[in-house]
Amino acid sequence: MAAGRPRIKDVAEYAGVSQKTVSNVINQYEHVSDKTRRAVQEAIDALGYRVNLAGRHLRQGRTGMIALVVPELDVAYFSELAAHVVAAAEQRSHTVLIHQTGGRRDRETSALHGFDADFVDGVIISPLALLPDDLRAADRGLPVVLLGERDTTEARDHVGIDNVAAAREATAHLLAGGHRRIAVVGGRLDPASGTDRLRTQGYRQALEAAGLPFDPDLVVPVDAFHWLDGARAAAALADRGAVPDALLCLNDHLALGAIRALHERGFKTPDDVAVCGFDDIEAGRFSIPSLTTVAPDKAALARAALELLLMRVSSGSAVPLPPVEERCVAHRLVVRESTAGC
Amino acid sequence: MAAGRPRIKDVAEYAGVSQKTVSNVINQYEHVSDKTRRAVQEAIDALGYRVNLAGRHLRQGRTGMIALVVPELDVAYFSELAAHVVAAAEQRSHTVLIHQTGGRRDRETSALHGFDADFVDGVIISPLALLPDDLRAADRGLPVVLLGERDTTEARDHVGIDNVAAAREATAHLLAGGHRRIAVVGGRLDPASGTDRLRTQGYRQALEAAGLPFDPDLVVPVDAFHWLDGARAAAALADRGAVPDALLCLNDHLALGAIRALHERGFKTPDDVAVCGFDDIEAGRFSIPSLTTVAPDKAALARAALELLLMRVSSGSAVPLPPVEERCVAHRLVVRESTAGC
DNA sequence: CACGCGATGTACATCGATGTAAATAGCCAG
DNA sequence: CTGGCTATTTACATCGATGTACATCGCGTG
Repeated sequence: MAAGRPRIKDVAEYAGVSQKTVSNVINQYEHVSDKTRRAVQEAIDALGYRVNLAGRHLRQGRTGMIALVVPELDVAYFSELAAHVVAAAEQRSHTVLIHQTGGRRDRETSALHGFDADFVDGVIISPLALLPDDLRAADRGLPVVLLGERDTTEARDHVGIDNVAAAREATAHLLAGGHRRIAVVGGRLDPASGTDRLRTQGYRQALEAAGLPFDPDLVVPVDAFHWLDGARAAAALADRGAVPDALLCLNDHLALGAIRALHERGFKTPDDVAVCGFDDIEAGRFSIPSLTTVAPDKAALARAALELLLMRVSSGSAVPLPPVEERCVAHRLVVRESTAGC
Repeated sequence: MAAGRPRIKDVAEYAGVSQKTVSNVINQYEHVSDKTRRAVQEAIDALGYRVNLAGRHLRQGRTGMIALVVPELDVAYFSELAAHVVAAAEQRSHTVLIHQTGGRRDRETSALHGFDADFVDGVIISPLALLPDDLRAADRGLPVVLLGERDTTEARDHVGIDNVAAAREATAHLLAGGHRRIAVVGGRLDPASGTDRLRTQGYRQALEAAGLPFDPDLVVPVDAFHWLDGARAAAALADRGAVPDALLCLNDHLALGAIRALHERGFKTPDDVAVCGFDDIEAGRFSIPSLTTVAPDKAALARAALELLLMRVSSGSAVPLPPVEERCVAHRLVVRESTAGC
């Protein structure tokens, strides 16, 4: 009795009412007399009672927690995004469980089906390796919202930017600067769906619109989207001979790594090679040279994803289920030194 | 029956044993005959049973989750550290709840007492604003390990590097390069305990050892440890007139921001001003110039913190409690271009 | 052959909060 | 003063897993 946290039963005894009445007060049930409500509230304060989440969770099946599943937190774009999601969730009194998968498919699926799936009411995921089937299998009820990447084959709630348009604009900007041989670092030609492919498409569209030929040799794939990969890609291009006069890097890490590698080889940015990135991470605002980049509205992405998810969570297994939604948030091209004066 | 997830009861019926026996199999209780074990296992597989964590949590009071409380995920040091903690926790089959506090005291205390405290078995926290009393109040049983900052007035499990020595070495390196007027960006003279103060101490010790005077004007406080703050501090120094010939910045963001601001004012790093940072974030390896910095062994920090925490979690409220531990992990000075050729 | 002991297995209560159904109180019309 | 409402409150079952206490089984021993 003296030991341990007070339970609802203790509060009920202290206030001289039933457990259910205490529960009603806690849950803002409306038909409770003012007198009772006050008495219960006093008991709660006196005993320092707080609800036990395990009990509530067991009873109602909801936890008030959502999972955010991203490839890597050391990728600034994701940690910045995570910060926004956490902030948005807090406003709606939800707690965020952050997961990193390293882009590995098994980790991504296990976030949807595995251990943690039991603990959360829903999942916001930025999949890298997930296959359409993995999502379908997760259909057993866990609400899922895709953030960034979109699985083209199946209808799913999805939030992202218009990647094709964004890449087109960025490429157009480089073209407007007089650049003609523009490489796409991180680009992909193969038919897998994904951000990288959409951006590569936008790049091609821009070339086409300018009446320029598309050279597959200028599409440089990377293993991952880190500084090192950008540095390697740029090094490979430089060592290959004919260095492009501009790089469209599919994220800022690649761009900054590339600039560094070019610098080491004596190529100046933007004089010799202009460079444009994606994501607008903070590092690019202070790098030398500062980085031109496509800035997605990260706060809006986070808000939209959370809104969609909570909508689905609260609609439970209602019939009919709310229709699948596709939200496209704004982006803008931020021009800085790395493409300046072209 | 057909609907919903199978419960332990369903498995028991399917296998023709009692619920407890199923529970025993799940929990690897040793005195279960092979035959029974097999039968139960088959039932589990057949029904696709998975334990319900809410039930288990309610019954045993443990969740298998720990909280990692950091000021900001957009600070690369913390997101890199978080990545390590998550990885280490996964190995020990624990899940990490990441919290950012923005360095606000109310958020930090609420991580220790608030809503989430109910959900986790323990907390690893990098406090910025927490007061000794806040920790004492948290003594109601939630295991807490301090990471980085140390509350000097109270004994607590703590993991960190030797900040004084690290700053001393970094300063000595700058002195060895011939620099004499070295500013400390992010330094503090006031008596608050904390990493910044310890590092300022190390800086003074190095000056003293070199027989140089200490000039309080060279200690430049900052509001936060972001790029922008570093840029502002450097700008202030530059505009003030007598620019120092070296900066010891107390983290890499400050350092990179400072380099940028100096660059904008025409000062070259390292030729005009050498710059050294702390943390060894990835951005500093690829910046131009690349950044000399003090590299803490982040993986070791994460492992040690987790180990201490889980030790305390599993010892529960055993008497006697395990003694408070202080773990100091290795760091090393990584010399790069920003202090090169001095 | 009864006894005792360890190995197995079972029934039931329990963790804490809340949904359900039903009891009670309060109030008005007739 | 009673039937008929509604507003309030209550007792009890329930969510799913596991600890407790006890029953049973098998087998070696005296």
